[in-house]
Amino acid sequence: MLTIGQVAERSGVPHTALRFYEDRGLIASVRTAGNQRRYQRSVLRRLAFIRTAQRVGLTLEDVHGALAQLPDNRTPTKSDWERLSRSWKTELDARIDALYRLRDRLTGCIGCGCLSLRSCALQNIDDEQASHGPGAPKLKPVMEGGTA
Amino acid sequence: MLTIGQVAERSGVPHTALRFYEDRGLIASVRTAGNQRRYQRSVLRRLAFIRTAQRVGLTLEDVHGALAQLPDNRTPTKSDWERLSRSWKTELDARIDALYRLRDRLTGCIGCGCLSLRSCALQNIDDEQASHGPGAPKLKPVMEGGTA
DNA sequence: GTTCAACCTCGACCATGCTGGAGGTCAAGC
DNA sequence: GCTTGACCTCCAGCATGGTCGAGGTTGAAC
Repeated sequence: MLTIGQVAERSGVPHTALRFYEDRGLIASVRTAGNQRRYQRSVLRRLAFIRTAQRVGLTLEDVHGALAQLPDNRTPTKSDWERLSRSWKTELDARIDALYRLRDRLTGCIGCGCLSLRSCALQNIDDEQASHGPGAPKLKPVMEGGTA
Repeated sequence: MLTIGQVAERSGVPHTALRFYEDRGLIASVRTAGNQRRYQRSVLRRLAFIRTAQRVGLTLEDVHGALAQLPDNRTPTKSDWERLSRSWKTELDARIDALYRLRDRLTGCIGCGCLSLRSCALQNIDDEQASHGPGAPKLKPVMEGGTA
Protein backbone atom coordinates (compact mmCIF):
# COMPACT_ATOMS: atom_id res chain seq x y z
CA MET A 1 0.00 0.00 0.00
CA LEU A 2 1.21 3.47 -0.87
CA THR A 3 0.76 6.75 0.96
CA ILE A 4 -0.59 9.75 -0.89
CA GLY A 5 2.87 11.24 -0.95
CA GLN A 6 4.33 8.15 -2.56
CA VAL A 7 1.60 8.05 -5.17
CA ALA A 8 2.12 11.73 -5.88
CA GLU A 9 5.83 11.23 -6.35
CA ARG A 10 5.59 8.11 -8.47
CA SER A 11 2.77 9.30 -10.65
CA GLY A 12 3.81 12.92 -10.92
CA VAL A 13 0.25 13.88 -9.99
CA PRO A 14 0.14 16.44 -7.15
CA HIS A 15 -1.46 15.25 -3.93
CA THR A 16 -4.03 18.03 -4.22
CA ALA A 17 -5.13 16.56 -7.52
CA LEU A 18 -5.21 13.06 -6.04
CA ARG A 19 -7.71 14.18 -3.39
CA PHE A 20 -9.65 15.99 -6.07
CA TYR A 21 -9.82 12.85 -8.21
CA GLU A 22 -10.96 10.86 -5.21
CA ASP A 23 -13.75 13.37 -4.57
CA ARG A 24 -14.85 12.86 -8.14
CA GLY A 25 -14.79 9.11 -7.78
CA LEU A 26 -11.96 8.56 -10.25
CA ILE A 27 -9.66 6.80 -7.81
CA ALA A 28 -10.17 5.12 -4.46
CA SER A 29 -8.22 4.61 -1.28
CA VAL A 30 -8.61 2.86 2.03
CA ARG A 31 -7.96 4.59 5.33
CA THR A 32 -5.60 3.73 8.17
CA ALA A 33 -6.80 3.74 11.76
CA GLY A 34 -5.54 7.32 11.84
CA ASN A 35 -7.63 8.32 8.79
CA GLN A 36 -4.79 8.53 6.34
CA ARG A 37 -5.18 7.36 2.76
CA ARG A 38 -3.50 4.21 1.53
CA TYR A 39 -3.51 3.32 -2.15
CA GLN A 40 -3.11 0.07 -4.00
CA ARG A 41 -0.37 -0.03 -6.57
CA SER A 42 -2.96 -0.34 -9.33
CA VAL A 43 -3.90 3.29 -8.76
CA LEU A 44 -0.76 4.23 -10.67
CA ARG A 45 -2.06 2.69 -13.85
CA ARG A 46 -5.41 4.31 -13.29
CA LEU A 47 -3.70 7.67 -12.94
CA ALA A 48 -1.73 7.06 -16.11
CA PHE A 49 -5.03 6.46 -17.83
CA ILE A 50 -6.59 9.60 -16.39
CA ARG A 51 -3.71 11.87 -17.32
CA THR A 52 -3.43 10.49 -20.82
CA ALA A 53 -7.15 10.69 -21.38
CA GLN A 54 -6.99 14.35 -20.41
CA ARG A 55 -4.29 14.87 -23.00
CA VAL A 56 -6.57 13.36 -25.56
CA GLY A 57 -9.13 15.95 -24.60
CA LEU A 58 -11.54 14.03 -22.43
CA THR A 59 -13.07 15.72 -19.44
CA LEU A 60 -12.85 14.10 -16.03
CA GLU A 61 -16.49 13.21 -16.38
CA ASP A 62 -15.71 11.37 -19.62
CA VAL A 63 -12.89 9.59 -17.83
CA HIS A 64 -15.23 8.67 -15.03
CA GLY A 65 -17.56 7.08 -17.53
CA ALA A 66 -14.72 5.21 -19.17
CA LEU A 67 -13.36 3.89 -15.89
CA ALA A 68 -16.83 2.71 -14.95
CA GLN A 69 -16.56 0.25 -17.82
CA LEU A 70 -13.67 -1.55 -16.16
CA PRO A 71 -14.59 -4.77 -14.37
CA ASP A 72 -15.23 -4.42 -10.65
CA ASN A 73 -14.70 -8.01 -9.81
CA ARG A 74 -11.14 -8.40 -11.04
CA THR A 75 -8.00 -6.43 -11.68
CA PRO A 76 -8.24 -4.88 -15.13
CA THR A 77 -6.11 -6.67 -17.65
CA LYS A 78 -3.94 -5.21 -20.34
CA SER A 79 -6.71 -5.83 -22.85
CA ASP A 80 -9.22 -3.99 -20.67
CA TRP A 81 -6.98 -0.93 -20.77
CA GLU A 82 -6.37 -1.40 -24.45
CA ARG A 83 -10.06 -1.37 -25.19
CA LEU A 84 -10.45 1.94 -23.41
CA SER A 85 -7.44 3.46 -25.13
CA ARG A 86 -8.84 2.40 -28.46
CA SER A 87 -11.97 4.42 -27.72
CA TRP A 88 -9.76 7.49 -27.29
CA LYS A 89 -8.57 7.01 -30.79
CA THR A 90 -12.13 7.18 -32.01
CA GLU A 91 -12.66 10.34 -29.99
CA LEU A 92 -9.47 11.85 -31.35
CA ASP A 93 -10.40 10.95 -34.89
CA ALA A 94 -13.72 12.69 -34.43
CA ARG A 95 -12.06 15.81 -33.07
CA ILE A 96 -9.60 15.89 -35.91
CA ASP A 97 -12.43 15.53 -38.39
CA ALA A 98 -14.34 18.38 -36.79
CA LEU A 99 -11.32 20.66 -36.99
CA TYR A 100 -10.79 19.68 -40.61
CA ARG A 101 -14.32 20.59 -41.54
CA LEU A 102 -13.95 23.89 -39.74
CA ARG A 103 -10.72 24.62 -41.54
CA ASP A 104 -12.21 23.81 -44.90
CA ARG A 105 -15.08 26.16 -44.31
CA LEU A 106 -12.71 28.81 -43.11
CA THR A 107 -10.63 28.46 -46.23
CA GLY A 108 -13.74 28.94 -48.30
CA CYS A 109 -14.64 32.00 -46.29
CA ILE A 110 -11.27 33.60 -46.76
CA GLY A 111 -11.81 33.15 -50.45
CA CYS A 112 -15.25 34.69 -50.53
CA GLY A 113 -14.47 37.28 -47.91
CA CYS A 114 -17.99 37.12 -46.61
CA LEU A 115 -17.46 36.83 -42.88
CA SER A 116 -20.85 38.32 -42.37
CA LEU A 117 -23.36 37.46 -39.74
CA ARG A 118 -25.84 34.71 -40.53
CA SER A 119 -24.92 34.51 -44.21
CA CYS A 120 -21.49 33.02 -43.66
CA ALA A 121 -21.20 29.26 -43.51
CA LEU A 122 -18.78 29.53 -40.63
CA GLN A 123 -21.32 31.40 -38.62
CA ASN A 124 -23.87 28.71 -39.06
CA ILE A 125 -22.07 25.61 -37.95
CA ASP A 126 -23.89 23.97 -35.11
CA ASP A 127 -25.77 27.04 -34.08
CA GLU A 128 -27.87 25.04 -31.66
CA GLN A 129 -24.70 25.05 -29.55
CA ALA A 130 -25.10 28.75 -29.04
CA SER A 131 -28.67 28.44 -27.93
CA HIS A 132 -28.40 25.80 -25.25
CA GLY A 133 -29.64 28.35 -22.78
CA PRO A 134 -28.11 29.42 -19.48
CA GLY A 135 -25.08 27.96 -17.80
CA ALA A 136 -21.50 27.49 -18.77
CA PRO A 137 -20.80 27.03 -22.46
CA LYS A 138 -20.30 23.48 -23.62
CA LEU A 139 -16.60 23.49 -24.15
CA LYS A 140 -14.11 20.70 -24.40
CA PRO A 141 -10.69 21.43 -23.06
CA VAL A 142 -7.64 20.46 -25.07
CA MET A 143 -4.12 20.39 -23.82
CA GLU A 144 -1.81 22.49 -25.88
CA GLY A 145 0.59 19.58 -25.81
CA GLY A 146 3.01 19.52 -28.69
CA THR A 147 1.79 22.59 -30.54
CA ALA A 148 4.77 23.17 -32.77
CA MET B 1 -26.53 53.72 -34.14
CA LEU B 2 -27.90 50.55 -32.58
CA THR B 3 -29.08 49.85 -29.05
CA ILE B 4 -27.72 46.88 -27.17
CA GLY B 5 -30.98 45.04 -27.71
CA GLN B 6 -30.80 45.57 -31.46
CA VAL B 7 -27.22 44.38 -31.59
CA ALA B 8 -28.11 41.34 -29.51
CA GLU B 9 -30.95 40.46 -31.82
CA ARG B 10 -29.08 41.02 -35.05
CA SER B 11 -25.90 39.30 -34.00
CA GLY B 12 -27.43 36.52 -31.97
CA VAL B 13 -25.05 37.41 -29.17
CA PRO B 14 -26.83 37.82 -25.82
CA HIS B 15 -26.73 41.31 -24.33
CA THR B 16 -24.99 39.89 -21.27
CA ALA B 17 -22.18 38.70 -23.48
CA LEU B 18 -22.06 42.07 -25.25
CA ARG B 19 -21.40 43.83 -21.94
CA PHE B 20 -18.90 41.16 -21.07
CA TYR B 21 -17.05 41.70 -24.35
CA GLU B 22 -17.06 45.42 -23.77
CA ASP B 23 -15.50 44.90 -20.32
CA ARG B 24 -12.79 42.88 -22.00
CA GLY B 25 -12.18 45.59 -24.55
CA LEU B 26 -13.33 43.51 -27.52
CA ILE B 27 -16.06 45.88 -28.62
CA ALA B 28 -16.83 49.52 -27.92
CA SER B 29 -19.88 51.71 -27.58
CA VAL B 30 -20.73 55.33 -27.01
CA ARG B 31 -23.22 56.45 -24.39
CA THR B 32 -26.36 58.52 -24.67
CA ALA B 33 -27.01 61.40 -22.28
CA GLY B 34 -28.89 58.85 -20.18
CA ASN B 35 -25.90 56.47 -20.07
CA GLN B 36 -27.26 53.90 -22.46
CA ARG B 37 -24.99 52.15 -24.95
CA ARG B 38 -25.16 52.90 -28.63
CA TYR B 39 -23.24 50.84 -31.14
CA GLN B 40 -22.00 51.51 -34.62
CA ARG B 41 -23.11 49.07 -37.27
CA SER B 42 -19.53 47.88 -37.69
CA VAL B 43 -19.76 46.17 -34.34
CA LEU B 44 -21.75 43.42 -36.07
CA ARG B 45 -18.80 42.43 -38.20
CA ARG B 46 -16.57 42.55 -35.19
CA LEU B 47 -18.93 40.22 -33.36
CA ALA B 48 -18.96 37.86 -36.32
CA PHE B 49 -15.20 37.78 -36.08
CA ILE B 50 -15.24 37.14 -32.36
CA ARG B 51 -17.75 34.31 -32.52
CA THR B 52 -16.02 32.63 -35.42
CA ALA B 53 -12.63 32.96 -33.81
CA GLN B 54 -14.02 31.24 -30.74
CA ARG B 55 -15.20 28.38 -32.92
CA VAL B 56 -11.72 28.06 -34.26
CA GLY B 57 -10.57 27.66 -30.69
CA LEU B 58 -9.11 31.06 -29.90
CA THR B 59 -9.57 32.48 -26.44
CA LEU B 60 -11.04 35.94 -25.99
CA GLU B 61 -7.57 37.10 -25.15
CA ASP B 62 -6.30 35.79 -28.47
CA VAL B 63 -9.16 37.58 -30.17
CA HIS B 64 -8.29 40.76 -28.34
CA GLY B 65 -4.77 40.53 -29.65
CA ALA B 66 -6.00 39.91 -33.17
CA LEU B 67 -8.44 42.81 -33.10
CA ALA B 68 -5.66 45.08 -31.86
CA GLN B 69 -4.00 44.55 -35.22
CA LEU B 70 -6.85 46.26 -37.03
CA PRO B 71 -6.21 49.87 -38.02
CA ASP B 72 -7.50 52.48 -35.59
CA ASN B 73 -7.59 55.30 -38.03
CA ARG B 74 -9.93 53.82 -40.61
CA THR B 75 -12.74 51.33 -40.95
CA PRO B 76 -11.22 47.89 -41.45
CA THR B 77 -11.46 46.73 -45.03
CA LYS B 78 -12.32 43.33 -46.35
CA SER B 79 -8.65 42.57 -46.75
CA ASP B 80 -7.96 43.54 -43.14
CA TRP B 81 -10.48 40.97 -42.02
CA GLU B 82 -9.13 38.46 -44.50
CA ARG B 83 -5.65 38.77 -43.10
CA LEU B 84 -6.90 37.99 -39.63
CA SER B 85 -8.97 35.05 -40.81
CA ARG B 86 -5.94 33.67 -42.56
CA SER B 87 -4.09 33.61 -39.24
CA TRP B 88 -6.85 31.41 -37.86
CA LYS B 89 -6.07 28.90 -40.51
CA THR B 90 -2.49 28.73 -39.26
CA GLU B 91 -3.75 28.26 -35.75
CA LEU B 92 -6.13 25.55 -36.85
CA ASP B 93 -3.42 23.80 -38.82
CA ALA B 94 -1.24 23.75 -35.73
CA ARG B 95 -4.03 22.31 -33.61
CA ILE B 96 -4.77 19.64 -36.16
CA ASP B 97 -1.09 18.73 -36.32
CA ALA B 98 -0.91 18.44 -32.56
CA LEU B 99 -3.89 16.13 -32.47
CA TYR B 100 -2.39 14.04 -35.24
CA ARG B 101 0.82 13.57 -33.36
CA LEU B 102 -1.11 12.64 -30.26
CA ARG B 103 -3.16 10.10 -32.19
CA ASP B 104 -0.09 8.54 -33.73
CA ARG B 105 1.50 8.08 -30.36
CA LEU B 106 -1.70 6.70 -29.00
CA THR B 107 -1.89 4.19 -31.82
CA GLY B 108 1.63 3.10 -31.01
CA CYS B 109 0.71 2.77 -27.37
CA ILE B 110 -2.29 0.61 -28.08
CA GLY B 111 0.03 -1.64 -30.02
CA CYS B 112 2.64 -1.92 -27.31
CA GLY B 113 0.13 -1.92 -24.49
CA CYS B 114 2.56 -0.09 -22.27
CA LEU B 115 0.39 2.68 -20.88
CA SER B 116 2.67 2.81 -17.90
CA LEU B 117 3.72 5.88 -16.02
CA ARG B 118 6.86 7.64 -17.19
CA SER B 119 7.85 4.90 -19.62
CA CYS B 120 5.02 5.52 -22.07
CA ALA B 121 5.60 8.03 -24.83
CA LEU B 122 2.12 9.43 -24.35
CA GLN B 123 2.89 10.19 -20.75
CA ASN B 124 5.88 12.23 -21.68
CA ILE B 125 4.55 14.67 -24.20
CA ASP B 126 5.12 18.18 -23.08
CA ASP B 127 5.51 17.42 -19.44
CA GLU B 128 6.58 20.94 -18.71
CA GLN B 129 2.90 21.77 -19.16
CA ALA B 130 2.13 19.87 -16.00
CA SER B 131 4.70 21.75 -13.99
CA HIS B 132 3.79 25.32 -14.75
CA GLY B 133 3.05 25.81 -11.08
CA PRO B 134 -0.08 27.09 -9.43
CA GLY B 135 -3.18 28.42 -11.07
CA ALA B 136 -5.58 27.06 -13.57
CA PRO B 137 -4.22 24.58 -16.08
CA LYS B 138 -3.29 25.96 -19.45
CA LEU B 139 -6.20 24.77 -21.47
CA LYS B 140 -7.58 25.83 -24.78
CA PRO B 141 -11.28 25.55 -25.22
CA VAL B 142 -12.67 24.02 -28.37
CA MET B 143 -16.26 24.10 -29.45
CA GLU B 144 -17.67 20.67 -30.02
CA GLY B 145 -19.06 21.99 -33.25
CA GLY B 146 -19.71 19.36 -35.83
CA THR B 147 -18.41 16.35 -33.98
CA ALA B 148 -19.90 13.56 -36.06
C1' DG C 1 -47.66 62.68 -16.90
C1' DT C 2 -47.69 58.03 -16.51
C1' DT C 3 -46.60 53.58 -17.77
C1' DC C 4 -43.59 49.92 -19.10
C1' DA C 5 -40.14 47.76 -21.66
C1' DA C 6 -35.54 48.33 -22.22
C1' DC C 7 -31.67 49.81 -20.29
C1' DC C 8 -27.98 50.58 -16.35
C1' DT C 9 -24.42 48.69 -12.57
C1' DC C 10 -22.73 45.49 -9.50
C1' DG C 11 -22.06 41.30 -7.57
C1' DA C 12 -23.08 36.40 -7.14
C1' DC C 13 -23.11 32.11 -9.41
C1' DC C 14 -22.58 28.11 -13.00
C1' DA C 15 -19.01 24.61 -14.66
C1' DT C 16 -14.17 22.65 -15.15
C1' DG C 17 -9.82 21.53 -13.01
C1' DC C 18 -7.41 22.24 -10.06
C1' DT C 19 -3.96 25.05 -6.12
C1' DG C 20 -3.16 27.04 -1.70
C1' DG C 21 -3.78 28.09 3.06
C1' DA C 22 -5.61 27.64 7.77
C1' DG C 23 -5.97 24.94 11.53
C1' DG C 24 -5.51 20.54 13.31
C1' DT C 25 -3.79 15.29 13.59
C1' DC C 26 -0.65 11.29 12.80
C1' DA C 27 3.47 8.62 12.68
C1' DA C 28 8.14 7.76 12.79
C1' DG C 29 12.74 8.86 14.37
C1' DC C 30 15.63 10.29 18.17
C1' DG D 1 7.98 12.05 25.04
C1' DC D 2 9.05 15.32 21.70
C1' DT D 3 9.82 17.06 17.39
C1' DT D 4 8.86 17.31 12.63
C1' DG D 5 7.19 16.23 8.36
C1' DA D 6 3.49 14.12 6.26
C1' DC D 7 -1.07 13.83 6.51
C1' DC D 8 -6.20 15.35 7.39
C1' DT D 9 -10.58 18.51 6.26
C1' DC D 10 -12.67 22.47 4.65
C1' DC D 11 -12.96 26.52 2.24
C1' DA D 12 -11.35 30.28 -0.72
C1' DG D 13 -9.38 31.40 -4.95
C1' DC D 14 -7.58 31.40 -9.99
C1' DA D 15 -8.82 31.43 -14.99
C1' DT D 16 -12.25 31.19 -18.78
C1' DG D 17 -16.70 32.53 -20.54
C1' DG D 18 -20.35 33.75 -19.48
C1' DT D 19 -25.60 33.98 -17.07
C1' DC D 20 -28.82 35.73 -13.71
C1' DG D 21 -30.92 38.68 -10.38
C1' DA D 22 -31.52 42.83 -7.48
C1' DG D 23 -32.33 47.40 -7.39
C1' DG D 24 -32.55 51.46 -9.89
C1' DT D 25 -32.93 54.68 -14.39
C1' DT D 26 -34.30 55.94 -19.32
C1' DG D 27 -36.96 56.73 -23.10
C1' DA D 28 -40.70 56.31 -26.03
C1' DA D 29 -45.50 55.69 -26.55
C1' DC D 30 -50.08 56.86 -25.11
